[in-house]
Amino acid sequence: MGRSPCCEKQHTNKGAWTKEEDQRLINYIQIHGDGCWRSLPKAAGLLRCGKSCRLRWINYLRPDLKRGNFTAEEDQIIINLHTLLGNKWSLIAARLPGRTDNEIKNYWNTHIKRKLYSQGIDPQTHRPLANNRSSTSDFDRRREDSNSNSSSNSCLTTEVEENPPLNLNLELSIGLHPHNQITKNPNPKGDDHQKAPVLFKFCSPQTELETQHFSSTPHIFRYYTPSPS
DNA sequence: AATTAAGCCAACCGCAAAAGC
DNA sequence: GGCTTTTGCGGTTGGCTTAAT
Repeated sequence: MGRSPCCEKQHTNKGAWTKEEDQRLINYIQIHGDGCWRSLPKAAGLLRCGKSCRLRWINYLRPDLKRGNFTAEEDQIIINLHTLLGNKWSLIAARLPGRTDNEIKNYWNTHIKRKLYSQGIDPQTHRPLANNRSSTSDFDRRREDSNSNSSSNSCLTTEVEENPPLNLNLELSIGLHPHNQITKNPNPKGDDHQKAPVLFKFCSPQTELETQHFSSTPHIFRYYTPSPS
């Protein structure tokens, strides 16, 4: 009963990928496209589980990855989107071509959080901090984050409950970045970019601020409409 | 030079949703 | 309709690198 493991763990490698493994994966995907991750390792001659292959490809080997430092504009986009979406890294990544959800998540946790703290802003709620926090080490942040209720969407749920929403609503159309188009993808599944855009609707106390950001970055959001107050 | 602390990021894990049968 | 399998996401961890002492 229950789910079977995604792979036979006793026969799979773990840990860092070797150059040879990378090359095998690249070669296979260049020929066959990505997808079918379950069967890919065997077909590609890799002693890895499918999940591991998928992660390696998406986060590291994909040829359309930008890599390198985040720009100030990207910083601001991430902050704006996080204000709206919370820890929906895949959705945020979908708006940042060449960036992966993992990369953005790491960048958020290591850079942006600290930046916001230093500005007296709570990175989860995007509201001013009640008390200044002094401990910002990796360890402390991990511990505090795990101890806190860490609702990934606190700005969309908990905050709304604790702080009655203002009468400003925002609708946001999330178009998805077609990062998979780089390969001929025979996989009918997992093509997020082929789905119809998802419409998010919620209230935000910072709508006024967000509206300014949006109007200054129209290429990020296809459309937004403040609802009538 | 050695040790410790902090920063960073690739990779793993568990879960939920979607898809397939 | 229900069960199983597969995929994708978000949280977390391990280990490497760099900075500080």
